[in-house]
Amino acid sequence: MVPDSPSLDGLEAKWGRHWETDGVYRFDRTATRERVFAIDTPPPTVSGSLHVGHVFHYTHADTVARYRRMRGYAVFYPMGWDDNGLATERRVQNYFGVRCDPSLRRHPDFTPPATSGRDPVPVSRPDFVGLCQRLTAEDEKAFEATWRRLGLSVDWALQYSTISPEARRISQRGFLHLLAQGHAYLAEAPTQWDVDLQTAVSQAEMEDREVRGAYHRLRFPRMGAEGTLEIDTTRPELLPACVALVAHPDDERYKALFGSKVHTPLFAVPVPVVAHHLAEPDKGTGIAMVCTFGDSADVTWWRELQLATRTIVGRDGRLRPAPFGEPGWESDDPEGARAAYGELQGRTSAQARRRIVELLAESGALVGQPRAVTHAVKFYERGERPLEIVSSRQWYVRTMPLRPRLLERGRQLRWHPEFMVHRYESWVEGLAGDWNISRQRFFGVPFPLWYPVGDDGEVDYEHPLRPAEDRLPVDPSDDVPGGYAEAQRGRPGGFVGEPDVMDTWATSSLTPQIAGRWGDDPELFERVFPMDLRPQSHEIIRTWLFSTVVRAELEHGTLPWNDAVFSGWVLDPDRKKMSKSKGNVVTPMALLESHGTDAARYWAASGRPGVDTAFDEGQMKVGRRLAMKVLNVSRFALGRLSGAPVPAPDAVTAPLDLAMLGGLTRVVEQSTAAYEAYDYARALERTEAFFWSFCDDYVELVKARSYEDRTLPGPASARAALAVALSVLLRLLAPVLPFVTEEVWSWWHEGTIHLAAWPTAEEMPEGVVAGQAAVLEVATEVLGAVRRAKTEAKCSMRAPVKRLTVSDSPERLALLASAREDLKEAGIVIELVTRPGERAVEVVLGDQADG
RNA sequence: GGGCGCAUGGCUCAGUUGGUUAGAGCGCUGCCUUCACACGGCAGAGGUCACAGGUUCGAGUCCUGUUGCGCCCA
Repeated sequence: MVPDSPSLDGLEAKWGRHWETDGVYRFDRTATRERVFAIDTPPPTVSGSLHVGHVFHYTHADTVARYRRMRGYAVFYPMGWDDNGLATERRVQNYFGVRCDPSLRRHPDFTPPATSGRDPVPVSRPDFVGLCQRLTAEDEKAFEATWRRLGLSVDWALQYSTISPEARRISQRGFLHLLAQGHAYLAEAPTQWDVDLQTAVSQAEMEDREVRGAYHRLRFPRMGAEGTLEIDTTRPELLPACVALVAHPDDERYKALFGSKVHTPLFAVPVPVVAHHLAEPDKGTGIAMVCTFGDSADVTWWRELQLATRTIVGRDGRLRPAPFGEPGWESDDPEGARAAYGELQGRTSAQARRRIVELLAESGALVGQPRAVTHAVKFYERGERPLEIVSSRQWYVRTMPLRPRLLERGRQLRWHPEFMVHRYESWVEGLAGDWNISRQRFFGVPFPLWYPVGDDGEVDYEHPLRPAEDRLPVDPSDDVPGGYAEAQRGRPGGFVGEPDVMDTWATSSLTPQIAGRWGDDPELFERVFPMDLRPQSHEIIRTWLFSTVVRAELEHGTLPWNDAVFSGWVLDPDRKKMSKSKGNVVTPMALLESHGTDAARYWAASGRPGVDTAFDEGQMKVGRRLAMKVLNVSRFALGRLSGAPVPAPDAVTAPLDLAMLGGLTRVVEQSTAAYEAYDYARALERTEAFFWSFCDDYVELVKARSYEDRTLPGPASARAALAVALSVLLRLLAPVLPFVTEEVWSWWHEGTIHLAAWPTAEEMPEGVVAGQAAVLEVATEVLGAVRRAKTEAKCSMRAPVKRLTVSDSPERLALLASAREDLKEAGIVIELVTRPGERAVEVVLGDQADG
């Protein structure tokens, strides 16, 4: 049973196969809700690259899953793939040489272009989505292979992908419910827009970037009065879109001017001077130009002060035609305005800025020279040019009125570590508007809607046509609303399909519902929802965690889970977040192969929840050493147990053995408490510390006795204690080191360790008291002194000790007396003398013959 | 600007109700081939716990402030 030279090599493949064949991690869907532990696994973006951070994060959740399973829970541990979104679109475009054109119809027998030529081939959305699915299926295989190698104890029968028909159906069902209950609405409104990717972007997807710009001071002539007003702007090209000047209501410099009008330079458009508390008196000249739209402050002013709308930036980021002199574009010099605008129209924002600065300088409206500044500008997190604000028709989810409720839910959720709740709260409190869930993209879940087209050809957006729920999922660019025929698409009296897809978070926010097959499998869903645990990394609190809480609240009126545990980042040795662009990424598979999975998991599991951790191959070497030690000490202990029946636990009677188990019992208690608090790292640390001392001290102390005549009580006690300790230690280590513990378990047990019961104090032999380990501690101290003496004398540890003299308190000497023979054997001590007194150990080396 | 976190030997980190002499691993140095383990074992050196105050019989731990680093939000 016990191999002669145990090895870690090949354990991953061997046990991975066994676990799959035996269905060790299969979810028991007959379990009642109290017995279920459900995990809302993060679905990785399959088009992104696998990196070391994945190993780190997913190991954390897996240790918790394994602990819960050993506690007797039916663990619902699914794996999902997030394949929606831009990353996939880009890969598909490049890989197949295509681009999506939603106006095209599905090709009856579509095949992708044989070669990816220079000019992308336009394809319909259904065909494009087909290609996305084909490519992501490949990506999913790579992820699954890595996860299996990592030993994740997921139930692979519970796989889902966010673009699968099932996920699309649930996502669309969720949207139809939002619509029916009034939580979703359609609005034409200023929208953050990426001009390159041609899509709207939500607040959660935006980030600030510091960019170089310049303040330009512009002079506005007053109307009906002498003098000018001067404003500073970083975006002079928006001057044609200026609709007002705004200053703080208490600003003495401008108080008298509120209600008056000025002319915009170059365009001579009359605009009012208005007051608003968001104007910052100490910024620039204290008075600002309001344009439609330069930034989110402009949107606020425009909305709250009910200003005019003069939009000049098109969706392509270029200045579009502006009919100065016509209604809405009144000018007191229409010809001059048109001439000036003619210089700008068709240019990008950056080009137009350069040109208008020249025009302003020539006209004398530019005061002084532009002053360089560095300022924060909003970008789409995946984008390359600053976001523009354009007016467009988008679907929104009403989150603003929900904020107090969301804050309350945040307080109900248990956060690990607790301080992560602040990220959530500052996000909810800082929400600037409702959640825009429309994306003008192609690969995603389509809105399940069509709109009627009137006999006059006008689309009626007020009365969307919805499919019956049993038709879901639908693609409105391919499917036809009830009561209509395909021939009526786009015709007067017919219909049009909603062309947009949903934000990826609109689907990812439903991972508990998708994994639990909400609406499709009620018996399953009621067993797993609300779930127990959401493991994730902290940078997506504002997106994934937030949106999941929103959806669970709106659909079910509950939190989606009870606990959320956060992983930190993996930092490179320079304390920077590891990233592909920095070229410091190690691929997970290479890592797992070079160090072994258990070793890599050991490193991951020593990273505490929420704490960033340095990528440290040294720690993996330590993990490998630990795994080797597990093999070897098990080989020793099981060697002592072979050849005769293993004594029952109650054979443990020797004080030293009871003390060792007393220390172990404390470790069991601490480790259990740590796992209950999702602190896998603390559990590991406690277990590991005990394990090394068990190997180095206890095993050395009982080694000789364990060899003696098995019929005597002393040797039987040692062997029984070794059996109990090994069994408990293996089970304590199993969540972190699933492969080596399973290998050793198989040497002497039927069945898998991963379904064995988690160790408890109750299973300890009679006479064991948690934490009562003084006998072992005293014996270990004296043994240490003996070893020190031998090391200082540069002797082998096998060198005999002629006489060992121990002075100590009577109490400690009494403890030592009960381990006297073990100590003499372990230290090769010929004569052991004890006497009361100050604590001291004297070691005289040399055998009797020398003396 | 608001908030959160971190600061302990060369490195990575423990230190959970304040309590003997601040721990571990890596690295470094030395010793030992020992019959579970050289993919090893044993031992040693190395820290005024970022700084300044305060509370206390007692502070790495609690409070206030300062500095530095990181992150979140605006």
